[in-house]
Amino acid sequence: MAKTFYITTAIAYANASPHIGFALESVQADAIVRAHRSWKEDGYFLTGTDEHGSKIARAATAAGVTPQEFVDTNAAEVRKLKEALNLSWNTFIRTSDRKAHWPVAQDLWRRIEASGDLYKKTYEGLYCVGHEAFVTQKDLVDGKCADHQKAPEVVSEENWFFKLSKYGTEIEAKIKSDELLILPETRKNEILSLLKEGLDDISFSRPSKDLSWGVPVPDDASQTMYVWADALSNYISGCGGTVRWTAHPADVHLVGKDILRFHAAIWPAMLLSAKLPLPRSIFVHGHILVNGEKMSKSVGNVVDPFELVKQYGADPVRYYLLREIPSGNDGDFSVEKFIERYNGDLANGIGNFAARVLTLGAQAGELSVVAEDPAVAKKIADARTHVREKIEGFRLHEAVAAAWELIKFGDQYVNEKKPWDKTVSEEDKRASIANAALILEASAQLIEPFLPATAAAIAQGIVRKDRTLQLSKIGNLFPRLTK
RNA sequence: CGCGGGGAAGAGUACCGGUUGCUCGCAAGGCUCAUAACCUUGAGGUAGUGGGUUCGACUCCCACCCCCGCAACCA
Repeated sequence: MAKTFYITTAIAYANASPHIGFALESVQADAIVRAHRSWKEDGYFLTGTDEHGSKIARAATAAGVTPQEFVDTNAAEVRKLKEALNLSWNTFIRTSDRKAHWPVAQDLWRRIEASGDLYKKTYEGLYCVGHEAFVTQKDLVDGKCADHQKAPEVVSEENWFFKLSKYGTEIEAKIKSDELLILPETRKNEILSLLKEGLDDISFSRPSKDLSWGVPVPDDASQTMYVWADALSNYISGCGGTVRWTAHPADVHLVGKDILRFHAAIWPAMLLSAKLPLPRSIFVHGHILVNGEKMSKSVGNVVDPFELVKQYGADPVRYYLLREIPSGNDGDFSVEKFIERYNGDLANGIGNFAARVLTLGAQAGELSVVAEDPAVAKKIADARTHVREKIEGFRLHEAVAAAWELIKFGDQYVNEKKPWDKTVSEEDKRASIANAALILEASAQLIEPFLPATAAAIAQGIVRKDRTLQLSKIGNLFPRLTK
C-alpha cells in the first residue's frame, strides 16, 4: 500500500462565513496534498469546523436560532469552499458531531485523566454578567467592561486543569531536534523561546452552567470541555478516532501564526499525556493583509472568497493565494495585484503557452515523441525536482515559481526552434513541436497541485498513444483582464 | 516594557562575506505559431542612519531612527 500522507487545516470557527484567510489555508493544504498524491502517496486531507463555545451560543441567541441551527448554517458555508475552490479534502469534521467527534474527545480526555494530568482547581476571575463570561484586565476601560459599561464581579469557579507544565521540557527537546518539525524556522524559534519561559497549566473545562454548548466532560456532568480538549481532538476524530484511526498522527498540521502555540505546545502535550504519537510537522502560514492593512470586521475590509471565485474563477484565486502570498509570511491582497498576476502569469504565461503549442500541434497532426531533446528532458526533470523540494520545505510560492520556470523555458524553446519558419525542415519542425508538447504536458502535471482545473483542461488537448501525441486546440484558458 | 519581522532601482521581492538576482512597469530590437502575446537587450539601486569587525559587508557585531506584527484562544 502507498504511504499515507495526512494533512490538516485548523478547523474554522463556525461563527461566520469563511473569509479569505481560511481559503488561503485550505488552498495551501490542498496544493500540498495534491502534490503528495502526484508523488504516488495516499493523501488524506482533513478540514472542518470548530462549533462550540459561549461565543457561538451567544451569537445564536442574538440571531434567534439554536446553537445547532446556527453552526449548521455556517458549517455549510465553510463546506462550500470545497466546490468553490476545488478542494480535495477527504473528511469534513464538525465538533458538534456527537457520533464522530464527541466520543473521541471524551476518549482523549479519559486517557489524559488516566495519566494523572487532570486536576480540579478553583479559578478566580473577573466575571462580566453582560458577557456571561470571564473577561481580562485588557477588556476593561476604567474598571468597567467596555461592551457593557459595568464593573465585572470577582467570581471563583471550579475547573479541570491540565498539567501542561509537565511536558514543556520534553516538547522543547522534540522541537529543537526537529522530531516535531516547525516551519518556517522563525516560527520554530518563536515557540522555542516561549517554551523556554515555561508553560503554565491551563484550564481544560468550564462549569456547564456557564458553558453548556460543548462536549460534556466524561463522568462530570457539571463541567463542559474547554476549547483545547474539544477542538484539538478533531485531528483524531477526523481520521477515524482512537479506536480505528487510519491516519493519526498527521504529517502536517497547517495552522495560522496566531494559533501556533496551541498546536506546538498544548496539542503535543495532550498527545504525550494520552500516550499517543505526535504529529510530524507543523507548517505555519501568515495572514493576509488587504491593501496593506490588517483585515478586520470592524474596518470592513474582509475579503469574501466566494465573491472572488465568482468573478475570476477558482484557479486564478488559487493561483494568487499560492503565488503572491509567501507561505510562512504575511502577504497582501489587492485587486490590482490580482489582475497583474492573472495577466502576467496566467493569461500571458501558461494560457498563452498552451494556446501556441496546441495550435502548432493541431496543425502538425500526429507527432512522434521518439526524438526527445535532451535539453528539454533535463529541464523537465529539474523543474520536477525543484517544485518538489520547495513544497517539502513549505515554500509554496517558490514551488509555483519553479513550475513557471518550465513554462518560460517552453516559450524560449519555441521561439528558438521557430517551427513556423519555412526554412526549417519538416522533420525538425515536427520534432520541435513534439518537444514543446512534452514541455506543455509536463507543465500541466507540475501545476496540477496548484491549478487542478487548468491542468485537466490542458491534458484534454494532448492525447498520448504509445509514442505518439495528437494535439488539439482547447478554449482560451485565461482571457486577459482589463481593469 | 517584553518578544518577533522588516527598512534595497517607480512598485513588489530573493540570496549571499568578495561583479545586487527576480517579477511588474519603462525603453529599444526581434518574431508572427500564440490571448496587442512571446523572445532578446537596455536604462534605473552609493541596499534606513551612524559606528565597529575584516584585505574586503547589502550580507557579521553595536547603537540609533522609522514601519509592522505578537503578548492565551479572529487563518
